[in-house]
Amino acid sequence: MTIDLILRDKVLEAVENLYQQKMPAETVQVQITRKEFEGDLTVVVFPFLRFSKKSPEQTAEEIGNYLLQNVSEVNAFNVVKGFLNIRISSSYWLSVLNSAHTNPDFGIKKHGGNSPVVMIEYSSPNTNKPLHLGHIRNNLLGYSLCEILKANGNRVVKTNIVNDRGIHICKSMLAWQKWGNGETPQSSGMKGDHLVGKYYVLFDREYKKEIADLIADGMNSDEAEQSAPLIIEARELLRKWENKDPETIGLWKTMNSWVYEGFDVTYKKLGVDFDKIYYESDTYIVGRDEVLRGLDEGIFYQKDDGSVWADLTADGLDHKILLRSDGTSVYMTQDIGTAKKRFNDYTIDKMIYVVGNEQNYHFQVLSILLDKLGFEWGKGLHHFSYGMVELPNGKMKSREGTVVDADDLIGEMVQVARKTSEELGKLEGLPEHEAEETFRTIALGALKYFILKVDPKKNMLFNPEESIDFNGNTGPFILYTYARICSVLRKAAEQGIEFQPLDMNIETTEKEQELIKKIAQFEHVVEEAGIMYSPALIANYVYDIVKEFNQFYHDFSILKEENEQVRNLRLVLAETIAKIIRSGMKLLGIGVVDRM
RNA sequence: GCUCCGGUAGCUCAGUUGGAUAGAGCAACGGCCUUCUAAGCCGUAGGUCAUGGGUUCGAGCCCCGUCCGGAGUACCA
Repeated sequence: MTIDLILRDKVLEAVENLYQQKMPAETVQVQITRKEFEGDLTVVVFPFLRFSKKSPEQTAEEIGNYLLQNVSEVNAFNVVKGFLNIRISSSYWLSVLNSAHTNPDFGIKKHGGNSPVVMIEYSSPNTNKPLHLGHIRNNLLGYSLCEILKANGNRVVKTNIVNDRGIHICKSMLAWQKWGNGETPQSSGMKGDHLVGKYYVLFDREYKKEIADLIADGMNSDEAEQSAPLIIEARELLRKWENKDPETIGLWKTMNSWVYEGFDVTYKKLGVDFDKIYYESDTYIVGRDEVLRGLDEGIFYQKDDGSVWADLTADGLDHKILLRSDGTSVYMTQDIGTAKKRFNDYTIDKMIYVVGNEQNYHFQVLSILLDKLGFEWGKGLHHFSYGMVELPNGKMKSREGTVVDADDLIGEMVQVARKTSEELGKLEGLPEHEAEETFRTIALGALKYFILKVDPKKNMLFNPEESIDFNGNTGPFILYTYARICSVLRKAAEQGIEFQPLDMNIETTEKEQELIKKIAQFEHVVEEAGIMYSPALIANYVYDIVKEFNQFYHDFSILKEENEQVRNLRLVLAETIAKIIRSGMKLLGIGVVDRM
């Protein structure tokens, strides 16, 4: 039991004994004392006044005395207005440090055979274009969320649903047929997903020209969009696909395989992976059958034109289409099918969808529809909704080419990492492939931290003009601190300094206790991140503790400390911080380097 | 129109279930490399927490109104 919980219980006990009143446990707030006040932990006594019927100062004084007498870890206390500041014995802090240092899995809960199974869907790309910065945010959040949930004792199934069918892919296919001259990734030297994306953009450009021509001939814009020859041809191609026309299916498979090869490269660079991949071309039929069953059972209704709808007005929403009048599936149909397949394939306790907040409404509807169809897990699904990445001039649009390409961005980051490192000249003498690996880790660390430190639910801005920073509150700063700790530990080993068991009676300075208090928070932060679904919590915590350590590192020498016990304490501190950085970064999907 | 989300320093972002004098980084300015890695450290400056009310011992956080920005509201995905 940690000290804040002990204090909470003892405060409850104190109020009971002193004022003969029982308070609910949540009335007690134990928080870390602000730096400018004397003490380690603070109890806010305002909420107790209605029980004590005394002034804040007097109440705090009485409870403080009770704690001093009844809790061995409490050394002293002082009262400022309604705040009871408590000084905890330094031997308690040392014991915290000691257990953090000796426990190899500090802060990480192990999962076992009966741990809950959480399935997390993330990434979910379309196969008509390469990944961009928006997808990067999705992938990084999804991957990190998996790591965080694992660290909280869950079994995690990482899944991906590939949107491999639909009009969008037909657009790329059509453009390639018309203007591709048989171009392939091999013949062009282009990465497969980029090649297919090129034709998607080309389609859009030609399509827009046709629309403009039609409008010039006097057609209104809606009509022009519907009747441009290219879109009619694309629809025809989709019909051919649905009818399993061999040539169309063949081209579809070929172009998709190019895209998958491309995605694999990008996923690998990002360091994300999946346990199970679903394809909409497999699941949309399952969904259609479910919708038809719902129609049979009177859950949905059919219009005269044959389209199938759900009436959600009773749930405060509107009517939602589930099957088009020609019987083909829409997005929602596919998601119903995918969900059903997943719950058939796995025993799932919780399903999480990592999807942008533009689809909040979609998931609200999906949840209700699954529930109506009789799936008990429908209501419990969780939409991990994250904000968009915006550019200075607004949203990214693939069709118009105003995107920050994932591969380009990663490449640029590696360039900057290499250039910076070479200027500083710190990796001289390291074999080239090892240096390259280090540059890559630093670059990805910068990118990942940049994305993950932001509250997931908020929109964030990326300015391509100013490349992602490597100084300050950044991934490289954290990695740099880690590398320096590693360096100290290496030198300690070279000098034959060995770790000894912590002397529990040693005096600790304020600064050392500050660090230990922060170390003690790690478990709590991991737990909180799991509850709030927030990698940002981890990121900001790690930054905070690293900054604190850096100041410490600057003010106190470790290896040159003469007193052996003190030196040992500081080495233990350094090693424990290194462990937290390693664990924290792992939860964010960021690798560490031992020199940079 | 309706629904949902956001607005904190010049810029990008933190800010624990409401707690003490709202914090970082970047950019600016001034210091610190003969000392465990200067991708670092210290200092200066920078705020009407969009805005007006309300709730209470206490509001950046909760409630209502207003303004600004974004998203959704498709037989697109």
